[in-house]
Formats: sequence, C-alpha cells, structure tokens
Amino acid sequence: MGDLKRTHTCGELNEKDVGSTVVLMGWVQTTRDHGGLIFIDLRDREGITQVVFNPEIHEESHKKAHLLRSEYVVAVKGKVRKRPEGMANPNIVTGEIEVVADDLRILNSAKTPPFVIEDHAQISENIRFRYRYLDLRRPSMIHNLTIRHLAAKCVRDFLSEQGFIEVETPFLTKSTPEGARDYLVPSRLNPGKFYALPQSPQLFKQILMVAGLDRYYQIVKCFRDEDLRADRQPEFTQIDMEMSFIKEEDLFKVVEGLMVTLLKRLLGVEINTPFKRLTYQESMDRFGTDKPDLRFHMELKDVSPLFRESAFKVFEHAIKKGGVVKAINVKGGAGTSRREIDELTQSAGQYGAQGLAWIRVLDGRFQSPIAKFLSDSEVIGLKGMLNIEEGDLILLVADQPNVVHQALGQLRLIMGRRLNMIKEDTFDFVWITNFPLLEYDELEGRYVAVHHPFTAPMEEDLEILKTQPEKVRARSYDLVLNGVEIGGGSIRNYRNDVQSMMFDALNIKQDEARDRFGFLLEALEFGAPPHGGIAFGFDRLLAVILKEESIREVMAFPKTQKAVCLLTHAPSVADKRQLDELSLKIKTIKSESEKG
RNA sequence: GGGGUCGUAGUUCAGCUCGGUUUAGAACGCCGGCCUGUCACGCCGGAGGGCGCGGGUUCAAAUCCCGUCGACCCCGCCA
Repeated sequence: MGDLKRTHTCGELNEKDVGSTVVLMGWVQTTRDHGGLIFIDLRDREGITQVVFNPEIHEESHKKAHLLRSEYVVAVKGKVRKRPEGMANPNIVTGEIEVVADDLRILNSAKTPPFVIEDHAQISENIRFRYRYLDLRRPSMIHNLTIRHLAAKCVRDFLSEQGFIEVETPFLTKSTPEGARDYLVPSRLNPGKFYALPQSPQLFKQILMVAGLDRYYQIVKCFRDEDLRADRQPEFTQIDMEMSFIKEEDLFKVVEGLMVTLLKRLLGVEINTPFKRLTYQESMDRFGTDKPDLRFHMELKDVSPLFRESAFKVFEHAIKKGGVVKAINVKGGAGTSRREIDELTQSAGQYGAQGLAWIRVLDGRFQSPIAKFLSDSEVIGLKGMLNIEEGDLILLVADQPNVVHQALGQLRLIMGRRLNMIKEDTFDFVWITNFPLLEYDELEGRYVAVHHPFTAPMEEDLEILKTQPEKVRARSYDLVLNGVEIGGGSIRNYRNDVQSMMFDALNIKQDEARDRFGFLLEALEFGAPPHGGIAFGFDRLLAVILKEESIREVMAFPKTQKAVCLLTHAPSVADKRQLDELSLKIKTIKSESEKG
C-alpha cells in the first residue's frame, strides 16, 4: 500500500465528489481493455466503482493496468470525474461518476477463481462451500450477512430497552437425555466422562430466573446431533429469552414488539399486532399442520358425516375404523393433469396415505374415478361443504386423523404454491397455542414431552394428568411465520410438586430425575419465581426475511447434509496422542481407500 | 435407517432412452493479439475434459448392468 490510505469505499462516490482526489482499495471485478483506454470495475463490500486508465493522463498506471486480472487486490488513486454525456451506468449507485487513475498499486495477485464472483452465477453448493471465502464475496451473500448482523443488533437494542440482560451460558455442559441427540466432548481431566454441547440453554435460563435475573436473553449457538435439512444445521443460532412473573400474554406482547421492530428496521415493512392465534387443535383441523402458512386461504374440511354409510367403501371403512375423510378444494385446479395427480398421490403416500381421491369439476360435472360411487346426496353435500364451483379440483384423503392431516396439509402447500395462491410479499405471523403436553412414544413405550419436560400443564387439566395424560394441554406456544416455525416456548413449572407430577407422567423415577436434572429441581426449592420464555431459530427467521430456501444462505460457514464442513474438512480423524490423552479408543475406522 | 434427484472442460449444462460419424459439444470463464467510452464491451485466434470412483456385459461403453463415494430434496429423527 505504501503511503496510500483508503479515503472512500467503492459504494459511496457520486456527483458531489467530482473533482476530489480519492484512494480506493478493493478487488478487480472485471477489466475492459480498449487498447487505449482500460476500464476496471473495482469492488469492495460496499459496491462497485469504475476506474479508467488513460495513457494520456498517466502512462505508467495504464501500462500496469494491463497486468490486472479478476480478483487482484489493488489500490487506486485518482480524480473523481463525472462520466461523459450518455455514459452513465444506471445499474450501479456510483454509475454517474468514474475515477481517473493516476496511481495503481497491485497489492496482491489472485489465481483465476473457480467461479465468477457474481450474484447470478448458479454454482453448485459443494463448489461454493469449498471456496466459501470467494462465495461470500458475492454481493447477495454480503447482504445476507449484513442483514444478519443488523438483526442481531436490533434484537440486542430492543431487548435491552425492554430490561433484558444478555447472559452467556456454558457450552461445555451436561448431557440431557430428553430431546435431541447430544454432541459429546470428552473430558481429559476426567477420563471416561463427557461434556455435552447444549441443545439449548434451557436449564441455565431457568436457573437464571431463580437467581432473580428477571429478564434474560442470549443470542447463542445450539447443537443437535440429528439429520440435516434445508432448515436444520448441527449448530445453529437461537434468540433465547426468559422472563419472570409473567403469563403468556406478557411474553406475546414483548415478542410481537420485537418482530415489529425487526421487520420495520430491516425491511421497512409495517406489520399489524396483535398476531393471529390458533390453538394446536384448530390449526391441525383446518390446515393439517401446527405451522400453517396463512398467506392463502385453502382449508381442510371434514366431510366424514357424508360418508358414514356410503357406496364408496374406502371412505366408509376408514370412518368405521376411527378415521376421518377430509378434503381440500383447490380453487381453479381442475387443469391439473392425471400425471400431476399421480405425483400428488405419491406425495400423500409419503405420509402414509393409502390413496388420494380426486374430483375435477369441469363442464358442470364431476370428473373423477369415484364419481360413480357418489350418491346424489353425497354430491350435494360435498358441493355445499366445499363451496364447489366450475374449474375446482377436490382432493380427499380418508385415514386416521394424523395421516389425513399430514397428507392434506402437504397437498395444500404444494397446490397453493403451484397455483401461485401465496401472497409472496406478506409476513403472516400466527401464534399456535395449547399444544398437548405429552404424546405417547411407541418406541420408548412411554409418554414423552411434546415441548420439553419443564413445560407447565394448563392448570384446569392438572387433574387428568394421571388418568388421561394425552388430553392434557400445555402452556406452550409456537410462533409461525409464513408456514415456518420460527420459535417456540412455554410457561415453566416453577413449583417442585408440579414438576414431580410431570416426571411421574413421563415415567422418570425420582432418583433418575435427581441424577439428570437435580440441580434444577433443587433450585426450584429455593424460591423460584413463576417464569416462562421462548427461543427463536435465528437462522430460520433470517431465511424467511431474506426469502431464502435454506438457512445455509444466511450462515457464513454451513455444513453439508452429512455434517461436513467442505472448507475445513471437519470432522477429521484425531491422532493417537490426542485420543490417548482423552482415554479414548476407536473401535472401527473406515480406511481412506474405502472412502474413495 | 428409507425414498427421490444429480455427478461430463475452471463453471453451468447438452449428449445417455435406442451403445458405433464423438477425434465428447455449447455457453461463460481462461490465455494470446487488435481496438480511446466500455460496463454481459467487441473482433480474431487458442488452450483445456475422456465423462465421480471400481467392477462387469460387449467386437465396441459417457451411454447398458452391479457396487461404491459425494452433493441436494424429503420421510423417519429433530423444535
């Protein structure tokens, strides 16, 4: 760099700077060599500025500019000039001006990059992740990371104003067998013992409430050793909150304020409060899911009453076996081809549906394989319940309720997307409340917590906790945005006796509970205040805000579906000395040749 | 653990059904030359892969078969 000092970024010069001498530093985006004149687009985090090398103005710089290649790092000194008439570039913010170089320093050369550093380039993820430092140079990635930073700052500012204190909690902590699989960390000083990386700071934040912190939050990494998805990474970030002396309404109000502030500040979007609310039951009944996308109005209708006795035996039998028949009316969907319907049937089959009944409403009649089984009263009934009109497509599934809900819930989404029913530019929040407290786990042969074991039951349901555990509703809630579950939480058990009842219901013995969560139970005995909280998937929230399909697009260094980091090649084998120090022995290792 | 899509120049993709005129193509990128108003610069010329890997069938395999590795999507799992 020599004596040069950067005076501006590549995104800020405009007509007001014409005439001033500036120094820019950045990467060479492109070069356009006209033999005489050479233009380069100089790029940094803030934008692109065109630099001109003119042999008549500065011969040496012009000569040196011939050496420039993509992604070279350079410093340029020169005078800002308004571009000649008609030569402005309206596509970039600095397009009215250019910098006429009278000094060029090549700060570093660069190998030819494996892909062009551009937003439009469609590059496969394995190449992008291997060269993530190049991928992150793309303006859209810098934008995503910048928004992420602003979001985190906004959360901190807002919650701090609301009296929340950010407290860090340990990463090297204790394994909690309930919930997801833990990442384990061997302890050198305690051979044979392991820390677990936290799935969430759940227990610590409750302890902080007992400690009287009153309002806690943390933007914190969490770790779960489960299979990955577009919206699931082994390490991800939560906005974690907990409040004392509150009920659901108090928390909703704070969270809604936070979301309003975030969308306002990040996107300039105004959203209305209070957010909609649905009980878990209502959401399942009407949308087939506990994370409904309410940006379009297609609902599941229970048409079972029409088919209790029917010539269509598939429906009749399903109902007799305790199942239901439900339908969605895909408005204007009658154009769906047989082949597409076959694909829909396959989608429904993923969730266990044995089949998919369908009716295309064309030329005033039902085109359907089941039409011949339907009585006049059944046809009239369907028309009334589903508001059937010309051009509609009716999809029906008969099975146990959970199968019907999952299958139709999925079909609702597929058809809503396919027929462009979704209002893309809206942010539709909904609270889902009154989740069941427990569900029966066939594999474990016992009830397990739907949320987690510290969730408080609704007081009026306490009396049936022993007799009808599956009927007990929890004081838990999820926040859903555009069909994505972005957060969930609950009011906690703060009384030791209620928590003990919960462990009983979960079939966790007293001494076992002591062993696993003893420190929390003990803490509850020392004057725990009523408290509750919520945690948001920060990555998911950002993905929705930035309209990204995958949370990998809002994380700097994500992992692949096999939880591998293509940049660093983690995880990798540990050498023998490390293992010895940790008193560990590896049973089997795949040889390098086997790995291909 | 299971279902699906994909893997061919640096990159994105075509070719693969139905093996043989393919010496495996295109675009972008790259290299060289020319060009004083370009900004997807233009024009001329050039280099670059043997088709993820292993095996099989065949006179002949990028094309067919088997296995395997990897990336992605989904179910299970996971809030």
